[in-house]
Amino acid sequence: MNERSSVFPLIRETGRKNEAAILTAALDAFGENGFNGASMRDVATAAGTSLSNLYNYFPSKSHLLAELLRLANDEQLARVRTAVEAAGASPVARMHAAVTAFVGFVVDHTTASRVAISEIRYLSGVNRKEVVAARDSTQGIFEEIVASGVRSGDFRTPYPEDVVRSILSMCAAISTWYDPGGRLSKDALCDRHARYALALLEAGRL
Amino acid sequence: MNERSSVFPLIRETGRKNEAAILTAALDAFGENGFNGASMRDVATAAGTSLSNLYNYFPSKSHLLAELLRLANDEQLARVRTAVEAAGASPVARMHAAVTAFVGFVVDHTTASRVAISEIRYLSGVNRKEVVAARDSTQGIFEEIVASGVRSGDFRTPYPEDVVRSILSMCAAISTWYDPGGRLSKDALCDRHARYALALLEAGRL
DNA sequence: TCGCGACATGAACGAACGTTCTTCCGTGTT
DNA sequence: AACACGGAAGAACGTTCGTTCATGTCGCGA
Repeated sequence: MNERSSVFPLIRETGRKNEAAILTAALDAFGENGFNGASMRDVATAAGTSLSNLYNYFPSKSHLLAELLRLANDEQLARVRTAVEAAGASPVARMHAAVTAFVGFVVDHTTASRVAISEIRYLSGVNRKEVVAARDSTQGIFEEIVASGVRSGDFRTPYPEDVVRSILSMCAAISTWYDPGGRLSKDALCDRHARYALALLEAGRL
Repeated sequence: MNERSSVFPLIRETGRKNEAAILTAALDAFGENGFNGASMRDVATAAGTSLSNLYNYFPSKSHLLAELLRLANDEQLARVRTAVEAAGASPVARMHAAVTAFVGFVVDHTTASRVAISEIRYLSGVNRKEVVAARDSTQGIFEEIVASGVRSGDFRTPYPEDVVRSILSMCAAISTWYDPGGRLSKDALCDRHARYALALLEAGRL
């Protein structure tokens, strides 16, 4: 089961004949060579269609990138939100669930996560705002958990307003080195980073 | 004092009339638009010279990027090495010094750090190997400190082989959001991240 | 004075780029 | 039977790209 056939697939069939194939091809191309390094001809070839036909689906290369990033950030946000809601009231448990969901998405969709980090700067205007908003919502969930954990005394970090950024940076960076065939399984990675997050929050006995 | 006039400048005059200006212009251009998004014409204009003259200094656009990344990684490695050597024998003090030096470089050379992270993939062959080697050396310093701290009992992390990657990811990511006019000063950032690193290592009472 | 090498430039080359245009096919509706 | 429309493709447009070439200037050692 590769990263494009997860239980929660990032790119679904839409009813339009080639849309999913184009998005998948674009994700691979942007992940391989970067937004400016990949050409629409590359995308068309990988999608098994013609160059001009891409424009029957997406009005421009930028819109193609925007749609990919929108899908990725929305799915990641949804996963974190669902996991936290199901985790009960304890800040420690909620943080554990949030990190596990976040890292789980990164592992399931390594390429999409990498593209979302490194190519977002090539978006402009409304497209960028939407993606940033989804990312901020995800970050907001973490910040709420931290705030409640600080209030309850579970987290003793002296920098509650800043530590979330470090947690998310650390977890997002997994996409730059993760190897599906490597030493660490998905579960091990999630557990490990949950522990890292709680250590950063100075949650006491782990 | 901006990031190009640090006490340890990244780009020094070399005796060749325009070399420093070209490197500085290239760093800005690659930082602004990415390697593939910036053109040699952009670099020439910003350096105040002609397009064809660039090729009297660097044989190709790739070599230009390679030289920039080489300068950045070498300087960062030198800073960390020097700081750790001066820090005495205590693993806690050595780690504090290493993180402070690492983060100090990121803050002093935000653009170079960002470019080094996100554009290294456009290097190939020998150029890439050199840069990766310098980066691995830096990481090796951190790993040695962790190993000795685990032996001495100062660090109680159960994952000593993995936690360094998280520390460096977290610190390198500063380059993606740091604002020189923002709330956090360079010193505050260094202290904060040194504490984060020790927390990740589960160093006990901070 | 000569020649050589470093520095500099405008023009040009061939390739690749994102996008558009025109045309066509197939299918379902009126 | 006529039409509309989503899907598809080839050719082409105008632009920009990295790089090369031919040429020229300047200063310095022989």
